[in-house]
Amino acid sequence: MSAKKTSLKDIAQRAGVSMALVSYVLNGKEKESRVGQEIAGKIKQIAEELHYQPNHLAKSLRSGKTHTIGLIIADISNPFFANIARVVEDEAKRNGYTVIIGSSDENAEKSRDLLNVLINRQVDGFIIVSSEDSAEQVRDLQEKNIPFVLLDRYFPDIQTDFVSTDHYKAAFNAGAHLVKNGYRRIGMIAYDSQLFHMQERIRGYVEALTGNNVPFQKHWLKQIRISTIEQGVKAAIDEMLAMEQPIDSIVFATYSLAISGLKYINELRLNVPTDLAIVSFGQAEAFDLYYCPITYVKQPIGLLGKTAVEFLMKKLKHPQAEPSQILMDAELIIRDSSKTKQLVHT
Amino acid sequence: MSAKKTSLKDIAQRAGVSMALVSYVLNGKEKESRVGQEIAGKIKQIAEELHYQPNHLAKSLRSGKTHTIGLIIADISNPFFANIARVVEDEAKRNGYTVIIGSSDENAEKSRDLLNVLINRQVDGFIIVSSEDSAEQVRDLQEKNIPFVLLDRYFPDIQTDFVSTDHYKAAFNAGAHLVKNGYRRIGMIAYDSQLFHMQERIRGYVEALTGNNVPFQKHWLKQIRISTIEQGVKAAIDEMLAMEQPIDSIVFATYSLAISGLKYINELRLNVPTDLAIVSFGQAEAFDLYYCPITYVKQPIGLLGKTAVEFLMKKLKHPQAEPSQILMDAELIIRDSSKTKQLVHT
DNA sequence: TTTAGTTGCTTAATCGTTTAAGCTGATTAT
DNA sequence: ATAATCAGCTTAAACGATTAAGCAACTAAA
Repeated sequence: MSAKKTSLKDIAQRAGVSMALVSYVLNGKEKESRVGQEIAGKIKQIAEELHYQPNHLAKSLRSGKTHTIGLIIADISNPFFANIARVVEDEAKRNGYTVIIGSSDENAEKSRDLLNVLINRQVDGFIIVSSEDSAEQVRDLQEKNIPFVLLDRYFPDIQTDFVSTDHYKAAFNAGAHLVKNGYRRIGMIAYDSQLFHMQERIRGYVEALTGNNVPFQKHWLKQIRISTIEQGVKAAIDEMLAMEQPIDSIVFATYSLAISGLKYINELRLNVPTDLAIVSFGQAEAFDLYYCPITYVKQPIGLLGKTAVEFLMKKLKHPQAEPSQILMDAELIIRDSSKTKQLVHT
Repeated sequence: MSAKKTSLKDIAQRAGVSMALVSYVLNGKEKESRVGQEIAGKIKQIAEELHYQPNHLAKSLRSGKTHTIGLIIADISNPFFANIARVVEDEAKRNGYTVIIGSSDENAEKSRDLLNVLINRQVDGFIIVSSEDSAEQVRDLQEKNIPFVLLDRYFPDIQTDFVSTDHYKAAFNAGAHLVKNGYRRIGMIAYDSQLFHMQERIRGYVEALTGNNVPFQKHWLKQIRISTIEQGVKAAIDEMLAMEQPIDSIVFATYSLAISGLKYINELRLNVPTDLAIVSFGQAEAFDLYYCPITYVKQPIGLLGKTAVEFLMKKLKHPQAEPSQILMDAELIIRDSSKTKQLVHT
């Protein structure tokens, strides 16, 4: 049977000294606290022998710091977020922090639950990919003075720390790229969401058209309810193709939309890009393996994650500092799914 | 500025009673502890007003239970594991547990680090997807009497709780399916790993051939080092095709191998399934979107995750009980990538 | 009238740390 | 000779909860 875990007390007893001394030594405070060389050595040795491992709970209770951060993401099964999680975890570890991940599944209620659970667990701060209708939660955190950094999605009318891609610019580039390659009837399938990043992607797309002499038509933009992606996307594509002047290309505003869309496009036996050119947000193996590799917006995942952790660390050190905010550029990875339009003779 | 968090003491003071009473009431022990109706009501009300949230650290320190479980998975960027993580998280939450996820990246050292960090944090138990060379770590846990359940991968010569797919049977079915559909030169690309689940997949594949009158040839089996997937897979495929009697079909033993393999097959402009039929382990959008949808082994992710949590809960309640072990059946999802071989006239 | 039992509450130890404050004896300064 | 300084240690409170044990006042039984 396993011996009980060794505590400071055990070491103190063995060494015949008080717990205080042991604590000082094992925290490297021998100098400041004037601990004798000899006894310090002895303590260290005994700690070693007994495989002493400090109890984080007790430490945290005393210090008020858990060295734990809560990461709330919108959907762990989305490879973009899964990879963000990985980066954040690694980076946090490098800073001596542990991460507790929670997936809100794009659901404000679940997100609030997660926040509460993690606040109870005394996490030191949060990194959050906000879900719809969660502005209130963000304000709550501010009122409670709980440090946090918003990741990928932020609220323009709330002053917070955030790290995000420049969604507007990314969408603009995606749209402009299609125009440049000869497409003139460019649709977008997006979520029906008030979240700012989605609005920005839509705005970027619209302005890419209008800014390049392609008058935007309202019915080119389809906004899908997040709860019914599958049917929504099908209906949207059907409509886009049934128009008098059918769409010749689609920008998908997210990875999940693209997956649903491409499946349906396959079902319809449409050819990419001759029947329909495609550009999508998100990135994943699926895009590489598609018979015609998909042009996509590549967000700087590593940098996003690292910077979010960095900002949070800064915030933890200086809670009253001005918010740090940064918008990063996405890269448009150009593949065959959007290649220059071949004019067909009629 | 935020008022300090309210503690039992605050409530006690306001109510003019001792902390003990407050604790009894808020833990629903009013009856056993003979707390007066009146004061109980008052306490509850004050707790409400002050938005009392118990401090988990203190609770845990006292009780020795953190209601936290550590989930160590081999690779969070693999969709199979990401989904497992999601299921485990949900199921744990339903049981009142929080999950701390760590990705070992198939690396024994990282896995050991994670274990140590989480043990320090006093997690109550672990769910582990073991990585190579981590048998020692498993034995350590047993010696320390730390409850854990192995998930997806287990060690046949260590008596532990585990929840796994029947990898042998799954691979056997995959191989037999190819034989049945007319393929006779069936290759396998697997990892060069001693992990039992990989050995079982290989064994299943081999026996599917020999058991169905297709004499297995040693050079049909390629084992790739996990550190060099990309090149390894390319070389393997090259060799398979350069044989005097080239391979006509491949079983990929994991999702990552399949992704690399399919990319290369695309590069080579080979047609699936006419040039090369494919069956793979793992599941993901990529397989659905492939121009010729990929036949794959679908593991019962939801059930695996739920059962792992269930087993761990059981273990936490009855640490000395006999290990619970279960092997679940995978389902072979048959698509076009392995469809009946068309004989070509020579 | 004593005894026993019940009700409603408080006291204080405990979990494993950290750390300010205090104590002792030796050395140095005046 | 006395005071001040310093090195090297100990004491004890605190973090926020839980809970066994005990105490006082009252009721009911003998």
